[in-house]
Amino acid sequence: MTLLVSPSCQSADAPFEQVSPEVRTLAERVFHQLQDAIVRGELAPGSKITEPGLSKTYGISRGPLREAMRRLEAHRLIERVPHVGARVVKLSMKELLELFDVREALESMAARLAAEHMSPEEIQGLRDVLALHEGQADLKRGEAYYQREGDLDFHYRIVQGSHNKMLMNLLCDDLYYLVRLYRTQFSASGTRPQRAFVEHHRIVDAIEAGDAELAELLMRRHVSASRANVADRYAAILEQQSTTPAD
Amino acid sequence: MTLLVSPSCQSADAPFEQVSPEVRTLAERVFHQLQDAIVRGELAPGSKITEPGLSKTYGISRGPLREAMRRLEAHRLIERVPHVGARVVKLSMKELLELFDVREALESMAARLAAEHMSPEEIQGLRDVLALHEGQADLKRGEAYYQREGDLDFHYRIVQGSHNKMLMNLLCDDLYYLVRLYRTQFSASGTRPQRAFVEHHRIVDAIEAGDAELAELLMRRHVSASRANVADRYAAILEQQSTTPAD
DNA sequence: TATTCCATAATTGTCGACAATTAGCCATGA
DNA sequence: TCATGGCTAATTGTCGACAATTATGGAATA
Repeated sequence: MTLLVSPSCQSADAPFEQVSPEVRTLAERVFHQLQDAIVRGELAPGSKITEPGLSKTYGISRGPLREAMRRLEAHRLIERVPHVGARVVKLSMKELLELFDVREALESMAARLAAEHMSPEEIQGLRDVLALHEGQADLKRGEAYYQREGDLDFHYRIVQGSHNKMLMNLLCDDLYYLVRLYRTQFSASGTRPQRAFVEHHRIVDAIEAGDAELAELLMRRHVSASRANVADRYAAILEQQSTTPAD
Repeated sequence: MTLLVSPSCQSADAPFEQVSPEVRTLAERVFHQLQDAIVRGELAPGSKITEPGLSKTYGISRGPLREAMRRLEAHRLIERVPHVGARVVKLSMKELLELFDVREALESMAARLAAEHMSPEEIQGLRDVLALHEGQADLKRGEAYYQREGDLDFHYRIVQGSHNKMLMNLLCDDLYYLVRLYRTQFSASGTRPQRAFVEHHRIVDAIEAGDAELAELLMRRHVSASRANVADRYAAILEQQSTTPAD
């Protein structure tokens, strides 16, 4: 099962000749493998990862493995302490809310630029994604997996439409992996899909109309609402836990 | 000569026991050395860097060196091609303007959060920095170096005042190094210092007043004006070159 | 019993050597 | 003269081994 989301916001419908963009070296391959394993929760957040262990698991020596781990560290997916070891990053709720603030800033900028620079073909692709998601949401309600990845796919295309490589790198190479990590870590189930759909449509409308200011505002509200939703759900969980302390 | 700017937006007046935050391993040390050398222009933008060469220059083996290079690659200071080699990144004007767009988004958010969360002590420290810079600007006009680093110091403190670690990491660990690289690469001389000072003061006023919206707006304009200034200067240079093609 | 100290084991950091791939160069041919 | 082919050298990718540091466990002592 391959994910729709692709590194560096490459167009999902581009014909891939090789399976993955950079698998010519062991270090690159194991980097992507580890990145995937972390994001999908196969490596538990906070768990310690040891070099001999991974070396044996992936069948490579520690040299390229350490290079891959350096990259994971720079992407904030693992945390290292010299002479001690590395652990899979564990997002706290505080850090998650921080992540939403950063997304609000960057993605609203992306929406503004997308309204200015997106081509008709790109906009059509965006609409196709929305149509696909609506159909899926109608057919299998509650099965949030596709919707969730689809949500990121929507945001991916907006960022891609900004035609700003630096934005694409920051969001697609760094932050969106943290978003996915959060979704597995907190097992975030269906998050207000119907309302999100409406917001997505309005954003696309603004982009199609070339209304940069409106697109920026709507995206800012969209991410902000998502953040508020997460914060509310978390507060509710805390409330429930304090009400029924016994498990 | 040590820089005021410090990794991860650590408080500049914090008493450093060790010279640098992470020098316990060779890979860490050479990473910071290379980072500094690139940002200061000692390694020319676009120049090829070879592992045996650096290995001999810094007196270490290729193992830790490659780990340091992986980190530099993740921070976008060098670019690697498998089996070919690595080059120091060379910012184009397009990428520089992209960088300004990202800064505008992130730093305006930082100013907003700073207005909400900055402590009186932090605000006082911010004012001290401004006073210091004004005195320097009065005394040695034209010597832009201190002003330039001082400008980043100001922005550092705003970001630090946001109390958002993710923002701090993105801006201080990644983008600000690219900003400094640009300043050496384009040998950006004094950039409208007097106007920038006024803008800085107004931003601090807004932060002190707790006016988050205003602080955000002013910072957005400040970065945007800086971007426009760079774009104008670049256009002027192009104009001049086309007028007098012969060197 | 709790605490400190030390010895052992495991993990991380570093190095040098070998294999694989690429770039450059020269010769050959049209 | 230009294109093409292969050969050589250099660089990158990978591996295993050794050194340095840290974690763990038990023994000795207050």
